[in-house]
Amino acid sequence: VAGLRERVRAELIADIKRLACAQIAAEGAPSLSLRAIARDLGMASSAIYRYFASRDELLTALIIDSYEALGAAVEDASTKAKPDDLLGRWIALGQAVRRWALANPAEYGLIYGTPVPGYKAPELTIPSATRYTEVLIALLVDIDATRSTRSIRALSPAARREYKLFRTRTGTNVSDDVLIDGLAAWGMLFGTVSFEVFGHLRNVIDDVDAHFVAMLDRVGHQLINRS
Amino acid sequence: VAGLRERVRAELIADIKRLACAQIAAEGAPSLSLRAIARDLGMASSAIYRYFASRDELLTALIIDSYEALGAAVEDASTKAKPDDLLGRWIALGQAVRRWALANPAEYGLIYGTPVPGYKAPELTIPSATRYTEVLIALLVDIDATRSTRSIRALSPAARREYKLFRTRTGTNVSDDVLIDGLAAWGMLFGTVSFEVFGHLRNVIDDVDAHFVAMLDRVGHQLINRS
DNA sequence: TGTACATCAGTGAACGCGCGTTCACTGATGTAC
DNA sequence: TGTACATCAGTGAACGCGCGTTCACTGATGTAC
Repeated sequence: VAGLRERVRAELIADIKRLACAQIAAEGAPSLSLRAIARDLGMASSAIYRYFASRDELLTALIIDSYEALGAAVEDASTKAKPDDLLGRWIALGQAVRRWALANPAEYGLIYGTPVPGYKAPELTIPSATRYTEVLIALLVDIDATRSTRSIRALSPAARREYKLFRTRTGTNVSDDVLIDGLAAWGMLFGTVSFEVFGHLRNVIDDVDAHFVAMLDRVGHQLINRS
Repeated sequence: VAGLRERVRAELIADIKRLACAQIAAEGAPSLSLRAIARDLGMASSAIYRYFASRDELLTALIIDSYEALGAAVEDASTKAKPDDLLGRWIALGQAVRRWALANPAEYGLIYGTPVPGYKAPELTIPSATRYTEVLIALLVDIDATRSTRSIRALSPAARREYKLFRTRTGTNVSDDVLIDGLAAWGMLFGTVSFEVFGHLRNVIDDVDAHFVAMLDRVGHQLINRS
């Protein structure tokens, strides 16, 4: 059968990644060890180098996979909501981020926790990293189109310049008002998820499910019907 | 002079902590090495054990110091604002957190980044960890007292139960409305600061100063004048 | 004030361990004629 | 279809390194009489 060797190879790469993730979950990314993976696989430590040229290359692959998985989860949730149900889209996005993070805490920590020291993410991780943000930006564009009222409060010239730069960078035309609320909502979302994943809600909130959805609902209303 | 030995000892402890922080900033908390600290101090690696019984004990000391320093910075900023200027107090709190984090990224990562693997924070870190939260809670209490209108949106029974539990835990009487907005603002604050410290605002926001204060202002108004 | 003793800081060697990476190699699997 | 050769997966030994922690020790600093 043609490609048999390649299929076996792809499977072993997947095995290595899976074991690496398990190790990161148990011991943390910085102590990820190629030798330990080889040991788990029952092969010589040098054999890993047939699949990844170095430890950093494995880390990069894991980071890209994590961004892609989060992106896919968010896209998936977003397409399931009705396009004109803006609140529903926002809540779906938030829930997708949280669910993915809780299901994959090691991967979440890898991309949103303390950067792995001595490791510099290469440029090629950027497209994967921005994948889920496109869903958020698309939502902000639609929100912007339906918002009737505008904020009275004046922004500083520096802030206005910044949001203008953001528009040119993303090629969108979202108003300052929606942008600032959207960025705040973005921070709220990942801040709360990080709190939960990293254990800062212990002894603060027990039933995070209920609190999280209540907060998403509240912030979502502010985001959509801002006066 | 009585206590000379003790003063020298205290200074060396401070030196060890300072070098440890520098090392964490450079290489990350997980690769904090007692031997490297001893090397920097020009002493035998075993000498460190006169001051800290183990690596974990040093980490615990650093974590407590970090929480205390953040707490002190927040308290300091908060007392400088006029007590009845609620928005000013909120902005001062947010700015204090961000400034401290940017000035001490290693310490910030130590307490709000990925938990150090294999390290379990002992109970005695809790009082220090909650120090800055008391400032936030005091602010929420004062905001609650001045808010006239209440939200129309109904909360789920589970969420209401959760906020009730929070009130008994903290011994305060903040309404569900203010609590939910306050927790959202809390997440927004640390989410945004983490984004900045961990490098996720690169190529997104250039002038974070301007954006951050604009966002604090916006969220502060929502927090205080919620209709 | 001077001596005897206890306390403490710091030394250096050693323990057992794990790590990333390289290299020459052995066989098995595929490919070209 | 069968043979010759190239490709590839995996081995095992070795390199040089750093780590946390223990232990018996040497001197210097303080304390008690």
